[in-house]
Amino acid sequence: MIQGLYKRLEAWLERRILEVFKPSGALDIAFERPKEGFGDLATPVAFQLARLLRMPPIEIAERLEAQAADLPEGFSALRAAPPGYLNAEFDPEFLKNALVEVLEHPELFGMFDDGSGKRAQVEFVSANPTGPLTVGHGRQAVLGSSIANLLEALGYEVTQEYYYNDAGRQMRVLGESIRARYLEILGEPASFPEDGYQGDYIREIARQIFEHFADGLKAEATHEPFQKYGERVIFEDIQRTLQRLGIRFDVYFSEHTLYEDGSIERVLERMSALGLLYEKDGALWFKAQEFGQPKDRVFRKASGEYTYRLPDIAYHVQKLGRGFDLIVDVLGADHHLSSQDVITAIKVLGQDVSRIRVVLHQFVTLVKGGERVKVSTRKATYVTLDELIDMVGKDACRFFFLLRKADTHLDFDIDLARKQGEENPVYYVQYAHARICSVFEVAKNRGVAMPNPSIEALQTLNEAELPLLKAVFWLEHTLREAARELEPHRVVYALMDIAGLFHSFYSHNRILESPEEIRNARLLLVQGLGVALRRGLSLLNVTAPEKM
RNA sequence: GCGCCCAUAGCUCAGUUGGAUAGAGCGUUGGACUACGAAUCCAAAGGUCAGAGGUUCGAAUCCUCUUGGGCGCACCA
Repeated sequence: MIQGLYKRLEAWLERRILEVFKPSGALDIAFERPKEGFGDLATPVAFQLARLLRMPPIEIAERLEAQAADLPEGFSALRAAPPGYLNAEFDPEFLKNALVEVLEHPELFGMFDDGSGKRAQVEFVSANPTGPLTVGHGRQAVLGSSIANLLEALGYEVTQEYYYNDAGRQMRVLGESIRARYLEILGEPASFPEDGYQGDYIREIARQIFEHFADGLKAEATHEPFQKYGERVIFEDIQRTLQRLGIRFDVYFSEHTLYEDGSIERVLERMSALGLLYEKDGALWFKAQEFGQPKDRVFRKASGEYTYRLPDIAYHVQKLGRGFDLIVDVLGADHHLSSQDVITAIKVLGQDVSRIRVVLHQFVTLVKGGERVKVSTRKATYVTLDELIDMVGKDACRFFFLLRKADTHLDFDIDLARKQGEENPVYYVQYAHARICSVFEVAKNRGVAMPNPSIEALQTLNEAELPLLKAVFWLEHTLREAARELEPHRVVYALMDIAGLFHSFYSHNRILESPEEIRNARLLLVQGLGVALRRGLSLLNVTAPEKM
């Protein structure tokens, strides 16, 4: 709705600018949300023209303002402001009409058509089943699933996918670790692998195996049955944890299948045919340096095993082959370099890498009692994602992970997330929604009839309420921007903004205890806010409670 | 040593792709419930946007350097 408005003004400006100034060179008209008192929408286009035309920006802006007699529908004013802004105001009648549309079709709020008819794939988490998910995985899980939701809102048909390695060295180490613990239980001599997994969950799995099979696997010389058992148990645990965050994958893609269907061999052959590989020290290397990468990379070890990079490349080739218009890789910052290797390789293979977008996220630090909790590695000391959810709950967990843009380190304050109070931003937003529901509850109990949405019923909306109405459409605009930029944190900030506006309005204005006309208009407005809040929260997969 | 990410209020962070007087939340201080939910609201204080140069009408934003942090730089994933 509102983005239609933006486009309309953009087209109008472009036409006027061409008529009046006849500039040479492309126009790129940007819009921003101006400061208080400068209207609803601002464009700095006159600044850009100033360079081209060698005229003071304010003069350009004023000459465009002079054209404002026939503004497109939806706008009521266009003004030049020093040092050269053009500020536009929305036509209140138009906004009221837009609200009526939202109330008549709430299911269409925040739905766009940028991606309609297109297919997107979002790959995230992709943790190997060697242990419980960490809070780092949690950030990625929440980020990835929110991005998937946003892309769906853009109209894409989205596949959420989890890629896991069930073939490599790490899984072997897992099996060996479990086997060693199992033999320990039996009192047999066992050598625990040097780089084995030391968490208590390994002992727990060994104990389960002992309960099922007693000493039946004592003579088992290989790690394989232990690996299989462990993989299954750990994977179930991972899925259970993800489910607690409301995440369900459409596809779990096993690396193993890339070996089975020959994808890996094919990639190897093609790269070899293109002369991109060479042998050294018994290993097979990719000439990554020739393509701007810092180092050449081993694809096949001297042992004959492939390194993870080769299957990764095969996987991406496979994904591109599935015909997705957009492929999003959500990765931790530690995968940055290997991701670049993969992209480099598939580009060299002649694939269209413009369809791939990589979202890197920085790490998470847990903070408790004002102190940082170590989140590290294989030792038994870290806090698992499951334990974090135990402590703060699903909603706070998701909301806090989205509170920062992916690029910045995230300090997750456990104490703050647990607080059921004013300091906690999750409750701030949820409370706004619960309050709105509460108004309708009270209205119902008092026998106040809900008015039908109509432009007449909204006539009394004025300076007190119009900012709220604009915020509804600003949220919608933000949803689209967040989706296009793959930045869910923008939604969080827009939600906090709209919740703040509502709380302030609520404590300064009566809704039910107003004259009927004002009451009805406010009820409809607040209903619209409810639609907006629900939509925003649901895209983040955070619940919008009716009572708290 | 090299590459990537980052440095904004006491703390944690936004900042709409280079624009108006740099904004929130928390914390601090002081106010507001005889009310549709005080899990809220109102107000105040708080800044050399790490530092130094550069690019231009204009820089938190782009370029270079310096300082300080995170992550990488495996024949692990």
